[in-house]
Amino acid sequence: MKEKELRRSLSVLPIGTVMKLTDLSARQIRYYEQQGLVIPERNEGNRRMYSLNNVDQLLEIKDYLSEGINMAGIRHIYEQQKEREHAKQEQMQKSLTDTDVRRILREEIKAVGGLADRADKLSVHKKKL
DNA sequence: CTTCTCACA
DNA sequence: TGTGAGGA
Repeated sequence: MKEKELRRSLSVLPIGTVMKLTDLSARQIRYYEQQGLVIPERNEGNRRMYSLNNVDQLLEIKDYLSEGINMAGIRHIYEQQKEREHAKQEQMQKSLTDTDVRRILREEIKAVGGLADRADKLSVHKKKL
């Protein structure tokens, strides 16, 4: 299920195709790039090459604009999304830490079980893990 | 022919 | 945001 995302990330569309797909002018597409939104890759000839994900981003921006949101507003939405992703990454690290703690506890109980075996005590710990 | 950057009667 | 110039 990851090959699909990889393909959507491939930058193979020239600005002309993106214009038709998004119904946006080249001026607008380039302007949004200057504003830090939807930055395409550049080919060997300095030509902008967009991915399907880029097109989706452009379409999303287009929607926000149609809903009466200006560039500044869209920038705020962008910043908020970055903060959310940053927060998620921190939670991921905490989750990994918890996993490590569980692994360590499991090994401890396993070791204890090898020496003395109070079935009741072990079962209680196993439930928590 | 398509796209790029820059600038504005 | 549109448009035209001048180059690639």
